[in-house]
Amino acid sequence: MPGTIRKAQAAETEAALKTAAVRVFDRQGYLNTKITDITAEAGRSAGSFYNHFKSKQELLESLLADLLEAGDQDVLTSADHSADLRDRAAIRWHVAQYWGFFRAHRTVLIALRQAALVDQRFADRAAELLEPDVHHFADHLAHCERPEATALAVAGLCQQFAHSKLVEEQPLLAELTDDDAIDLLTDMIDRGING
Amino acid sequence: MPGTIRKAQAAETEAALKTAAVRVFDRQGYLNTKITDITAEAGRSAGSFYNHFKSKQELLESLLADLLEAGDQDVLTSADHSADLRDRAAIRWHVAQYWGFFRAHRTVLIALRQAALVDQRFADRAAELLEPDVHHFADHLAHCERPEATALAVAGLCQQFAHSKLVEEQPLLAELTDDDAIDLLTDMIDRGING
DNA sequence: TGTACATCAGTGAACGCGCGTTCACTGATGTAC
DNA sequence: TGTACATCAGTGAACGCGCGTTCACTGATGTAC
Repeated sequence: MPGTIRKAQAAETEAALKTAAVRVFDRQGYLNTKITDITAEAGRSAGSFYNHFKSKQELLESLLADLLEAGDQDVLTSADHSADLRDRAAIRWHVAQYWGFFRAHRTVLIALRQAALVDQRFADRAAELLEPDVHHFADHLAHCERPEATALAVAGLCQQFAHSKLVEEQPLLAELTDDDAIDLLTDMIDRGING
Repeated sequence: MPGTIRKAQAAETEAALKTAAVRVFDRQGYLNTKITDITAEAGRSAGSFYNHFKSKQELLESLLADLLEAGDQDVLTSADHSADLRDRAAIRWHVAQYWGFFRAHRTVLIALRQAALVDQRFADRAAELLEPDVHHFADHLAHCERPEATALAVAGLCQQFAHSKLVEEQPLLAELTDDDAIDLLTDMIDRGING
């Protein structure tokens, strides 16, 4: 195949920049990361970056696109689930699903949150990202009053708790396994919405 | 009184810089704010800033100190409260207390969160700030299992929800009054921990 | 298949913008006598 | 009370660092004949 080596090489560099970016974001945070930190981590020159991305923001958008694709995959491969949140098992399934997603993509999710603080475009993106889940959840909550507000509170609870455990690594939660955490959230939500 | 005019003048400028900073933080966020944005808002020269603060961080620390003092005041002036969180009214009192504090000091609290992303010192400070409340709450939860983890989850729930409502101004929560929000949180917590 | 030219990914030194920070200066306030 | 000097808050132009971004260059890959 003609003209294939160059494309492969370019793709490889682009991928290297992306995985390097994730490592660096994980280590020092998105906002504290310079473009040259990324290229250094990837073992490329500074100028090379601009063959692939216009800016750090655009690289993050690219990572975000990958993440959304992965999210869709997860949903497709997962068995379809009980939609009745009056059932504790159904709640646990949702919580576990979210927990796994957060754990797998923590670095990019945090980078997105950081970017949202400084850049309105990412704030909107982050809100869009959360919205389908909240609505999906709100639909399942039709039986209780104020479903949207409750769904938002529940989503916030999960997000915040996952952040405490998986990002801040709160000493108070050191004893807690992932399953414990999921159970705790499930109990709170189950009781909180079903009484 | 000799030497009083100069001190008064300096104190006035310092106060002007602080209130200007809060206005600017509120408008464009802590991380997006330049020192000259603050001095311009205060109607002073750039150089004047350094007569009062070594850096933007130090100004924020000063605002934080004020906030903690105000928080202590609030606690002192408030009637002592029921410590038994099996009582719904006691929960509501705590939630309302937190809600009021968050509303009053939202700008500084958010600035602190933003600073924590970029500066480890502020991350530690923010954690310290939250900790007494979490412990206080955990003490009240001695009757249920994993009190610390539950307290942290509850604190996170309140913080996140207050953020959605009072900072992001989530459209989904537009219909909700403050009292509604406090009731909703109270219900979730009451059922969540008392079953 | 071989040769000559074109294109492209990658390089890294250099450029320049933005912004934090400094500093010589001004005028008002304070002090000494 | 008045005068002469010291001190201090405030000023804003200028300096310089850090870092994003560019660009002339290299060598490898692709294309044309």
